[in-house]
Amino acid sequence: MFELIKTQDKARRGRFLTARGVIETPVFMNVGTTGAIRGGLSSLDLLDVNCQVELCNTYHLHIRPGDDLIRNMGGLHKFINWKKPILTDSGGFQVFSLTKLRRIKEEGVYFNSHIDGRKIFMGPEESIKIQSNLGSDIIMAFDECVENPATYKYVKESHERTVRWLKRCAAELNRLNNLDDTLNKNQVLFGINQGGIYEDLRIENMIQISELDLPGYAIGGLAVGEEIKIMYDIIDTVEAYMPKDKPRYLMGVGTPSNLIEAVWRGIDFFDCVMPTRNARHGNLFTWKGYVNLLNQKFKQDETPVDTDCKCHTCRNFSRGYIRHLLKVNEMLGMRLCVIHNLYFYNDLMREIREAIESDGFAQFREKYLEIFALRA
RNA sequence: GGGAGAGUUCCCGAGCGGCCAAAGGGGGCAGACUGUAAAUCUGUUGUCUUCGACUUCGGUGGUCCGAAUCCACCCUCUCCCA
Repeated sequence: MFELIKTQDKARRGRFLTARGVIETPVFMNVGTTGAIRGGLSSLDLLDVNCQVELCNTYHLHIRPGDDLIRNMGGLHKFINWKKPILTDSGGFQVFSLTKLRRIKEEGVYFNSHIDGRKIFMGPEESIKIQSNLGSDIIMAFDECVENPATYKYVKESHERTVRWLKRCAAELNRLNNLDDTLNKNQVLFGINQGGIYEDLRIENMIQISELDLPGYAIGGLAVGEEIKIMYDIIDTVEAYMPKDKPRYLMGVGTPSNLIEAVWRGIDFFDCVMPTRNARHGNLFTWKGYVNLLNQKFKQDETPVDTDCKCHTCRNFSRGYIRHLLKVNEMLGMRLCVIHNLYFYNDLMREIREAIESDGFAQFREKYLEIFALRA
């Protein structure tokens, strides 16, 4: 299922095999929460930006259009016309972000839909059932992504509950995969490590969930407001207890620098809204640093966003033109920016993979941590 | 020609004697954004030697301790009647 091709210190170059093809790791999964990349990209555009895996969200698709509908229409891959792997997030992040709209109980979480306020219950079984209906390739455990700061007592109770939920998730997936009419019997479940910023809880949790011998493990609940150094320390701590022969997924992270640092610490999978959201806001990542295209200084700039980039946007359009599109609120502006940022992120991961393969990742890390701190 | 109304800071638009450099939008400028309640949010936006001073509310001249606010005339615009 997962094979390590090459390592350099803790950094790993691997391959994750799915029924829909191989995922070359380290990988950045492109976030398409509701079945599309915000900013007007389709699955065809995702091919152009070299996306390997698309991430979609259980909670959002359950509310609209409904997982039953998607199942009736042949599953999520067919629905969005994406033949490569899909990872679905469980709704655990919404437990974190919809603070005023949810109540957490042992059986699960009661939400009020952020669309129409209607009451929704989602527990481990519901989340897995929805993800089964969607037919994604990798499914995530239903967890509580604890906010920061949170007390030790709260985080301890929460992570213990999340472990119990994980066992229920695994049991439910097992049950569904043994039913005749299950859409995709090749679905694999990733467990999620929690424990806030408390290292002993993180370790305790990791030990407990690794006993379930799942096909992959994620670290959740990071990059939620804590200092970046704390995030790196927690990755270091948890990584030591993660199975070596399973992929490791750092959920919701991060900046280009975060990706490099996390790969350096042994992480294989990532996802983040940053490249898409920032792109919509005119903030682009380049091989020379960060650019805010809305800045006045780009008004008459005839150069591409990044002269070293081969993306559709950089091959065809100037900074000045894209800035104009953003200023007049043309959808095309956002679209071109999102295309660039996703291409850049996927390209960054490709470079990281190549660097590890050639034992050059240490130098790569040193060089680009410095560059990515700059404004181009 | 007669009658009615209006002119406010880059734009729209509130204000109708002191608490007004003037609400609120828009636009401009800058910042934030990390498993997407985010095409969103925050700050800033007259000048200067910036805990203070100066200039500004169509123009000019008045009234008043004090005027964007009241009065007179003028200019411009809109609407109605000829």
